[in-house]
Amino acid sequence: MGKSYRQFCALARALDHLGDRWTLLIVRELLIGPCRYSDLRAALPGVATNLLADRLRQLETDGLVVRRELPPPAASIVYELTPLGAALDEAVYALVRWGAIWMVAGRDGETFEPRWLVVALRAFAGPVPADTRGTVDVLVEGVRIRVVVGGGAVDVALAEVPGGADAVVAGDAETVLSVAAGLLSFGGAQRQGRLRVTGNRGVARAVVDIFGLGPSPVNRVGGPPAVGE
Amino acid sequence: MGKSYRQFCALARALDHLGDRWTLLIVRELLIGPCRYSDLRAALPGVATNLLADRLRQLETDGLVVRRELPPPAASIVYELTPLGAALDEAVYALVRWGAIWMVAGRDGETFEPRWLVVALRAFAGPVPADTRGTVDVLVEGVRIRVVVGGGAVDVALAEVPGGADAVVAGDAETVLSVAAGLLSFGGAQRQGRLRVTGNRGVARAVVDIFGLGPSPVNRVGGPPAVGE
DNA sequence: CTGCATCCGCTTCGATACTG
DNA sequence: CAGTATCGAAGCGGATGCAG
Repeated sequence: MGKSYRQFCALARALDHLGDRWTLLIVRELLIGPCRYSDLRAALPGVATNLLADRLRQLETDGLVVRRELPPPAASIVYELTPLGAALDEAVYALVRWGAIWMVAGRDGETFEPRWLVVALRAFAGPVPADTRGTVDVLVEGVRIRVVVGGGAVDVALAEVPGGADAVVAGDAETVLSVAAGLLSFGGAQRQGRLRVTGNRGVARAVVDIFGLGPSPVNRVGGPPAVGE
Repeated sequence: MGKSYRQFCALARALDHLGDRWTLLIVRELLIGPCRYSDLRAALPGVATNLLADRLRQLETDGLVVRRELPPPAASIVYELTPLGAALDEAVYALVRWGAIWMVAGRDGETFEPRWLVVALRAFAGPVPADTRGTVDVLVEGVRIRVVVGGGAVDVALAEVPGGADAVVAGDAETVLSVAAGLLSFGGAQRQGRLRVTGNRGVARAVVDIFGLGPSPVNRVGGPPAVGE
């Protein structure tokens, strides 16, 4: 695998475990939820299968990931994060907030999985007022992401089944991302017809207001340099 | 350079710019302060000089770094971060907090630069009480790091000249790191003779208390997996 | 079908040497 | 001081094979 930087530095040590190609993207997938080998292959187009196997082995010996065999009827293997691996959440979210600067370029020819918005929404969630409560489903390309707010915390995850949400917000990925990052207002997105809201609009507004608040790099720095600059 | 992941995902986009070997370590050096080419080579043992040149070129065209020629007497070139590059601070600090878990292993055969503690101290700085004020110099292996606290903010930087600090804390890198990360108490470190404090001890205590507070991964998860586990 | 291992052409990395 | 040039070794991406 990748060579160690051999530096007594926490950043270098972190990169000794995460710096290899594909590793952090595997962690991203597992932050969304446990995955089978083939789930990972599908979500990571372009990864060589031996490389994926290598990375998973490395992550396992490093203690970031565990292999778990599902009970008999399924008879499959899932990979999931250990507490050590899950502790990467804040680092991933910080990278997502910075990387969002580069999302203005559009997605010509790139692959996209709506599930990735789970990570993006978590990344842009700000402090939660103690009295805000509610469940909002975000619907993008048929994938349902459930945002549950309550007790001063927010939980974002894939929703297995519809129903039970106070409101549903539907739109395309760019719009959802822009609103989450605070680059586009919730009201403005609705007025432009880019978001459709059904159910309890008060709850929807309150939950959406949790996002796009903090001084994330997207708001501080603006866009990437123009071409030719 | 590294191939793009071709994913419409902020993490993948970030890694498209930062994922190449050495890139984030170059950013780390520049977060400490502007560097000349030879400074970078010295701080990054093992980097091939053509690779360093490649990375700097890439960082420049990506808008994270600018080349600046120093005025005549010096007649040299320094690299420094643009606002876009400097916006990586939070991502780097988050990675440092996670990577600190792996710092228990000791530094056998690894290189170490005391200046790196500038980044570590920033990474572990917690919220600053509005009424805390003071300047503390941290002395490690002859390198002086100045921690200035006031107005609810903390600034950590290399100190060019001695003097002007309310207190001076001297010790080795492991001890300073442990105290900053909240794994070792300030008082305990002094009692064990691992830290020596001179000057105003009240200010020293107040400033040190800013560190090691937040629920960083080191405190939540503990150490890395034992060997053979 | 899932979960890998093997082989191969190509790119990238690391080390050294050399130049304005 | 600030890079460029070169070359062997390692890593990557893609295709294929194969056992459970």
